[in-house]
Amino acid sequence: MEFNSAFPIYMQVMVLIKREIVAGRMKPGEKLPSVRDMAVSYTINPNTVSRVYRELESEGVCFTKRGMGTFVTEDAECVKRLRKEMAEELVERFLEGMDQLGISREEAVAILQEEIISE
Amino acid sequence: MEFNSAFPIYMQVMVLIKREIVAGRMKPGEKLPSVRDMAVSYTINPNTVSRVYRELESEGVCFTKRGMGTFVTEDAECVKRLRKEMAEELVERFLEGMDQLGISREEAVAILQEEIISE
Amino acid sequence: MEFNSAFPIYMQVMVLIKREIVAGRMKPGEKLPSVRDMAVSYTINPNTVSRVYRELESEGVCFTKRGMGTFVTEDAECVKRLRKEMAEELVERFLEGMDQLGISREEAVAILQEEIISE
Amino acid sequence: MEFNSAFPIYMQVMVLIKREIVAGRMKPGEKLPSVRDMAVSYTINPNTVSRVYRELESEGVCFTKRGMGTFVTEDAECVKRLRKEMAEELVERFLEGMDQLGISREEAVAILQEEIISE
DNA sequence: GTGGTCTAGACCACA
DNA sequence: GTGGTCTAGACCACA
Repeated sequence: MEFNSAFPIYMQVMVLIKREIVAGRMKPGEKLPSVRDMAVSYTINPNTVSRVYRELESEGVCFTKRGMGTFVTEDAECVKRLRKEMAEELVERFLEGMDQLGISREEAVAILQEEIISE
Repeated sequence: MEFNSAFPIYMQVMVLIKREIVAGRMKPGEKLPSVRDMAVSYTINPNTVSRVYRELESEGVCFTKRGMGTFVTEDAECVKRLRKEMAEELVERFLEGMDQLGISREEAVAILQEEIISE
Repeated sequence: MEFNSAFPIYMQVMVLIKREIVAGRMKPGEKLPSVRDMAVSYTINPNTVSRVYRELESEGVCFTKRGMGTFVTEDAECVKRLRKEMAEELVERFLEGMDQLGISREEAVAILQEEIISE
Repeated sequence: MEFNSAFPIYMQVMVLIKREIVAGRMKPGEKLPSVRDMAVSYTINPNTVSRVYRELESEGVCFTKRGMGTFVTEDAECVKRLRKEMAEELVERFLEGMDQLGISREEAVAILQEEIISE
């Protein structure tokens, strides 16, 4: 696993975890690996993992039980919202890119569908 | 203008110029700014711009007339190809991102269209 | 080693290296000297050697392993093609020269064979 | 007409004139253009043309009649010798190039003949 | 140690 | 004025 040095590592790890949650590979209420394990598996500093968990908590995506660990939120609505938010960010980035190429929304959709069909 | 340190500056400038061409903001046969002017406007070294022009030429996107300057290709087909290539790269990145969220092609398209309508 | 000022040094070095490869004095997969060593042995700037390696790579004659060095292609077909290409260039230059002397293809071959026999 | 700055212009012009003679486009005894005309047609300095004529004379290829101009030698043998000499130089350069590619005399001839056939 | 990139600054050919 | 090449020297990522 390599990180893009242009963005803080903690943000990149946050995105990785959010993807796991949104994709359902991590279920609501499920326990996240310990800070220590997480640090090992990503070969990053435990302090960085702590920050990730803290930020995820402040976003409501996770919660921490003192002495028990950090868990995925049990609020299904929250996961749904997160999913929508992340998907919309991708859409935005996609449309922005197409804009920069001078490609209209309609054509962007057409190109996308064509690409999907040809797969 | 600031550059992302994760990618070589010359590549980033290449993309910027290609976008101008694909979007038609730079017409076929049009003269690009001189190496020196380009260097000033992006506050980078003229050598770096030289490399950009050389690479664009090797991709067939531009051509150089010795002592006259560097110009956008007059080959409309080439511009079309470039446009398609760059659009497909965006599509790919979009679908890959959706994949990572566990979102199917169909839903990806649906989310995209919903987003467009709501604008 | 001195270079002909009529041609860019980087091109001349490219030719020298290609000859080594075509003649089999550098084997497929063999490591080329490091950029720095090459620069010293030709008394040119490392940047110029870098350009040589980059161009050879873009021609498929060499490939680079990040942090490991630059190597002769392992593709024997590519070497064969290169050999043919370089030989044909010599033939062309030879026939062109003979043309300029008003010497026919047949006589050109005859003179060549005579020269070889007399060696 | 451009000259290769790597060699003295007078030598390059000498070769051009010798080619004319060897190819029979300038006949034995024929008058060469005046120094002045030659200088104009090649856009070089008349002094350079003078030197060319002087050197050609010292090689026996031309001769000068005071007040009349410079002429191609009338000695057919001399022209023949020149022709042979120039052809052999081409042969030598050809074989030397092939040597550098590690290509034998036999194969060099084979490649040459193949190229001729395919024309 | 390996190649890759970049800047600064120079000189060149061509127009 | 135009791009092309080259040197000197620095810093970077990867191994």
